[in-house]
Amino acid sequence: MTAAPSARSGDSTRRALLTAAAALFTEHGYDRTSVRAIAERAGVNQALLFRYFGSKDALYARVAAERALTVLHDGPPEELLERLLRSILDGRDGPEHDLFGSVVRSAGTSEAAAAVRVELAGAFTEAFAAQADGAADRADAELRAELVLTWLLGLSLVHPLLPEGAVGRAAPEAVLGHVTRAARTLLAAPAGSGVSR
Amino acid sequence: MTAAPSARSGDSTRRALLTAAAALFTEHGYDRTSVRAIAERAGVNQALLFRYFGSKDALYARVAAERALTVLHDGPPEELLERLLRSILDGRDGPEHDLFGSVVRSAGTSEAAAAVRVELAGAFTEAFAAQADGAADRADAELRAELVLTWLLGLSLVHPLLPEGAVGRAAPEAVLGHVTRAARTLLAAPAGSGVSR
DNA sequence: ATTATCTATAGATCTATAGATAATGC
DNA sequence: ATTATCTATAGATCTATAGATAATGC
Repeated sequence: MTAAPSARSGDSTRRALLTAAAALFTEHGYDRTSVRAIAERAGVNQALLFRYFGSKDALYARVAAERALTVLHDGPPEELLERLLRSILDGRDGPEHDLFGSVVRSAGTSEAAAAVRVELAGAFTEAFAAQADGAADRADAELRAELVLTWLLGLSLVHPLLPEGAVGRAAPEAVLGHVTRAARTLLAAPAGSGVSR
Repeated sequence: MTAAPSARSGDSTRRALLTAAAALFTEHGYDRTSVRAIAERAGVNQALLFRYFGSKDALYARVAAERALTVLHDGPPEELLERLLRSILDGRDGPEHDLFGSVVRSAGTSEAAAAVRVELAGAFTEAFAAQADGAADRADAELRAELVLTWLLGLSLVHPLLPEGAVGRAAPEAVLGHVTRAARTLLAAPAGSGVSR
């Protein structure tokens, strides 16, 4: 409504590229996604990707940064875990909407991704740590929070990889129940509550 | 001692390629590892890789299959979880020895990897499921077992990716304690022990 | 006149193969 | 004579850029 798309439609081209890139990076990871494929999916000439974003790496950084924190602030923090789990398990919009999938499947690849990854991990860990008990031992609370995050990333990785696995076959509610229960126990457990043995 | 290496040393060349490939695939994943890099690390001409294994994909399959089940049967099943955790967290031999790392970082890439992945997941899930309570609901026990496996895969992914994260900074024993405690609780929990809310 | 888009291509990979060379086993 | 190794290269990518073309804003 306000700032109308400039000239011909540079803005919508930009957006088309971002959307296409988000889908392809998430589904296939950074390496297996070519700039040509992104441009084709966006219905846009391949050279424009470089005009608008400079490089494939920079485009990835934009995609990741843009999507990252929306989910984090998309609802009350107490429901964050459940929200993330549903977005991973649902899969009805296809794997291209899985938030963490993008990060996971672009692991050691994009340079810019590294920075985004660290920032993302920090934000989510903090969110979980805020719900953890153990004000006495802040470091341990963060550790337990990051372990929850780690679990979610593992799920993002495994779920589309093993569609015939136990998680794939189970009802989402069952998975959700087990994970939330275990995660809650983990977060609630104070540090020195008895060693493994 | 028995069957001596044939001709010049075709056998040790083969082995050198396998070792180099294992290290590089694990550390950088399938896509980011080139056959030239493997050959160079093995101190071997690049064409020999194709002579001995046919293709990069086939080589990956051999590597994965060969390492996969050794860890599984490397000790008593009750200690499997701890053994895996230590191999992930230790990192003193460098990331190239992390068993799961290879699988994780070669996610959607190698064709042959897909089959190996399914087999691997099945074997480990079964091993964990055997330790789970809930003979009444076999499917649920398998689900909980696969969730534990998922967590380990997530850790394999995250640990080298966030060296400055909470898990990276924490003492291995602390991580080990939290994960084993939570995993044990998860495996022990019978199916219908009360819903999340 | 400005700015989006397209064409064409450089330059650097990467996997894989064909065929020559060299070292062993007989 | 057989079999391991090496040279050279085909053919298919892939990212990125330079420069031409075409559509708008004034």
